[in-house]
Amino acid sequence: MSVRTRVAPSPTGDPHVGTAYVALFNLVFARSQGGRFILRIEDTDRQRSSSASEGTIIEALRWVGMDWDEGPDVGGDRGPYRQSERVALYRRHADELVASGGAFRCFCSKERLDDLRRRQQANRETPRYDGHCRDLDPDESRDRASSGETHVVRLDVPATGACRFSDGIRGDIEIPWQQVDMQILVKSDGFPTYHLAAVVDDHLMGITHILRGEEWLSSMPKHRLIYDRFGWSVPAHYHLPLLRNADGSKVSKRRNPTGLNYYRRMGYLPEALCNYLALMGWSMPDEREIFSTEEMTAAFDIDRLTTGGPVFDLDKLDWLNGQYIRSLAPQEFMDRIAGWAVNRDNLAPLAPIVQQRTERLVDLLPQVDYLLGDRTALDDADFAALRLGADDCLRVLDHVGRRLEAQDPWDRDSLQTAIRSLADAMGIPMRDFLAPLFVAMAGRTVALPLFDSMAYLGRDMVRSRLASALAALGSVSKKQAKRLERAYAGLDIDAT
RNA sequence: GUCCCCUUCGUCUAGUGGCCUAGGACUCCGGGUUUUCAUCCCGGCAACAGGGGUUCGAGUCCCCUAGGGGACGCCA
Repeated sequence: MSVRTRVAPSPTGDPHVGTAYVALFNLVFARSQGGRFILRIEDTDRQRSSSASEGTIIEALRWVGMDWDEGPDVGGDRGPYRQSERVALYRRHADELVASGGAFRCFCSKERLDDLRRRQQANRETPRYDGHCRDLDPDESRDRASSGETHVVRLDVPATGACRFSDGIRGDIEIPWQQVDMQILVKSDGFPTYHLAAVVDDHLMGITHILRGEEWLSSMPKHRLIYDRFGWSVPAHYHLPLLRNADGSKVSKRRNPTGLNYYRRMGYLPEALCNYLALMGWSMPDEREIFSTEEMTAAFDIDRLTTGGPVFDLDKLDWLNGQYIRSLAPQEFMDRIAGWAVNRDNLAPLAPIVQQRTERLVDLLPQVDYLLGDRTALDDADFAALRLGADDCLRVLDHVGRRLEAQDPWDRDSLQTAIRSLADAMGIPMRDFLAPLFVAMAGRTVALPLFDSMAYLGRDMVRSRLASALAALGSVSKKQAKRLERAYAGLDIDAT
């Protein structure tokens, strides 16, 4: 049987390095086996999914050099490759499961469920559905559903015993059924949850090997159960270690640049980033550290995957990127620079605002240095001359970060509206409010207009500059972070 | 809290019972080349989490402890 792997991002945000990491291993493994690699979009969360996000994720994955044989944008004979277009399929499978007794309709109210969870937590038990609706009379269940009563479909889970399964890089694992919740498979809006959709699709799409993040390990029993209930064979599973922050926690955007677009904007070469990602949890048999995806594919041995969570360390990535850049032929080097940012398209949004402020062409570079290049490193002295004190600067920077976390769309006017409303809510005059932001973005208080700058820099870059500016003002203790969070939550922001 | 996973230099890793006096790479520190800087070259610091077994022999196998991480959503 021919090998088929997939990567299945959820279009709920910006493209993430973790997605590229998992994609890389799936791609390389499939290709090394002469198999096919598939992109599937898991947009079953109707609230959070967006086609804009799907577009940027696909674009970013292409940028890092991922290339899939089947996917929403390239087609294939096992499509559609977007889960929102497969809802009828999940529905049918869910019905089948209900009919065979492998799953059941649940009519419990949110209140009952909340109450149940609270009681279990108070008793220090693992929160778990209590099976209230499981033994409902099948006829009654069917009638209530067909009369339109809102309900979900839950997976029936054995009460005793344990689920045994095997992970390709960790060996045999056993998880007691007691620990496994009667997972919702179909939400009340009729859409499936990940667990149902992924299993159904992986089966229907003929996926033979699933390489995914370790975070899914504890969901294995649910998935096993679904495969078994349908009488399907279970693909081989390999749970890749999670990328980590310097402190060992799962890599997160608050502590690390996690957006692929950050790396793109910072001028990392996609092949260097890929190479670096390959080093996270894998090594060449000959210990070579600099290699292309093709070389990796040729030498790929899945048994060389490691188990420990690798820290995503910018120092080594910088070194590796330098190796790639220096090895470029001069012509190629110039092409890369042009393809990166110094080109007409990229300068276009800047031109109007720069032109007004220009008397001689030499005035150009000093104006855009922080937009094309990195912002200078900051320390607390950079904030000392501002009207706001250090504490207020810190509040401003922190709250702007929180305010912008869900900001969409990301353009000048929307940013202005969002930030003005925040300044109003905090009772700080705009003029004073903006100063620390200028420092954070540009490294100085006199620069091109702030909102144009932020729009141009983009979400990942703004987040990263806010974070480093915050760090320059002194490290924020856990207690302080809590206080800031509370203060922000307590603000009455007029969002209009 | 419960369950599961993980544990070699600060970081990424090699190591699949003797070749390990634990190797390489990044970072850092010295030195050299260079008009400066960077590159490049040479050198140095630095690790098998702890404790028990198994074995003639353990970084490698087993158990316990500790530490770290993840999961416990009508998110994926």
